[in-house]
Amino acid sequence: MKVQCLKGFRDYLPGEMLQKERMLSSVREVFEQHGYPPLMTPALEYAEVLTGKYGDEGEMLLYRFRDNGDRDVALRYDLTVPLARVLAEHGDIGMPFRRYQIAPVWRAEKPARGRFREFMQCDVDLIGVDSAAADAEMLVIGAAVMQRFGIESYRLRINHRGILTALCRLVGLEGATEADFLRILDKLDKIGEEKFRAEVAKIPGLDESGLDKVLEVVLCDQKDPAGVLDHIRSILGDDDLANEALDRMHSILEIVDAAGIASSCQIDPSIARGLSYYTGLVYETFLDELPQVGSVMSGGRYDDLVGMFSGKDLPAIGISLGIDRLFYALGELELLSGEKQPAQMLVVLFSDDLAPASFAAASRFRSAGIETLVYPKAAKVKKQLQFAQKSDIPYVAVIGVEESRAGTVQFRDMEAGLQEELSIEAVIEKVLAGHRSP
RNA sequence: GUGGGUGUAGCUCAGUUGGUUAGAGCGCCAGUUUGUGGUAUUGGAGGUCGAGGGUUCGAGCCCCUCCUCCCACCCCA
Repeated sequence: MKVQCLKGFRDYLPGEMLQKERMLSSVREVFEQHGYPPLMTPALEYAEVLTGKYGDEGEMLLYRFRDNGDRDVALRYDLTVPLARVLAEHGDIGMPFRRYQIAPVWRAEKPARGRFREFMQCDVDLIGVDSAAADAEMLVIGAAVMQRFGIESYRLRINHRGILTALCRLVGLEGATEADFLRILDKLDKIGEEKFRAEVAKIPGLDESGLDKVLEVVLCDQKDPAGVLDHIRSILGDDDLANEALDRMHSILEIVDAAGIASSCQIDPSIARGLSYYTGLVYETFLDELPQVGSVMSGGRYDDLVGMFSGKDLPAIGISLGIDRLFYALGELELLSGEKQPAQMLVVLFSDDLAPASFAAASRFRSAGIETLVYPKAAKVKKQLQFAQKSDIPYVAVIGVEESRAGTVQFRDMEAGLQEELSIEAVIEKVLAGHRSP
């Protein structure tokens, strides 16, 4: 037997997982602050629920098999299609519907750096409303997450599908080839103008005479968002779709400005997003200090997707956090807690006879809100202190024969190297006063 | 999916044109006379050298196949 984790899958060891869970708790808090409750759905869906939703390529990447009852099933590929299923299956769900979901999804892709076959997705969506307020709310939530993490310099780059479609019309493209053009456009700042022109020229039916105008829109170096909108309107003003998009973005800008996050937002007509199902606003988030990490938070409006099972018209907008990228970035920026383990206090187990005394003390520490570990067997005090030191446990309580008799503990502050004999109440008071506020 | 690399102890790596029982540092465990951590010191455990096959008197080293991980492209989260 080969003892090995499956290719493309991985274990998250406790040291890493503790910090990741801390991060996710912050995310959940922000979502709930904005009034979004969690949703949980099964890992497995009937295969027919998922097939045909992700294009030919997505089809190949589904983990699909027969279950023990010979049902044709598949592991979920994302969280959006299951959401659509939930909305269709539970007819009494009121609109607007909001939820967040943080859960693993599975794709049978070839693994690469930072890319696994099982990975976490973290989505917030607002269903049933098509308004500038709903659009802006997603940006507000995204900004709140960044703020909660302590990330100050980032760019929320926003665009609108209507502008992209208008750009495609400028070069005579419509329909299928639109996606090819936009994919190359999305890479513009990576590949440069020259390569962009070369790549784009390969698309059949491209009208190159419109390219200059496209680049004029996309390479706008205006800083002020309103200025960018005016600039775009001066070029695309004849296109109804573009005008509609510009009006919507104008309204959104007013709201994000009032919400105090306008300085992090930036209109960027080159943001295209990979997936084709977006119908309105789209956005991606980049960290100024770590541009190589790529987009850490992205999403957009997708009005035609969620209603597919119910046949109802269900406009939707969402934002998705790149949990793994964010986790990496927070590590690089030294914004993670850095804890190796959760205990604040180690109670030494002096001897088997004194185990009850140690457990009694530990219970009292825990009731007071101090995360407490009892050493699991009688061992030399030296060894137990070594353990505390290695594990980064800041406080140690020793209860020996004399302390047990007197109802006290030897309280040791590992970092300061100081020790004193105190009552349990006094220890609790000291620890609570001394360490991190929640 | 395509191309290129890689694989020796838990980790980072040595290992001489193929030649006896495969090494180091760090880490781990246990001591240094029994109620107190980081330093020091002594000792110890731990490797069918990624797996399988081949060449050879002899393979960690050469050849083949597979697997793993890494890098680029593709695609994306």
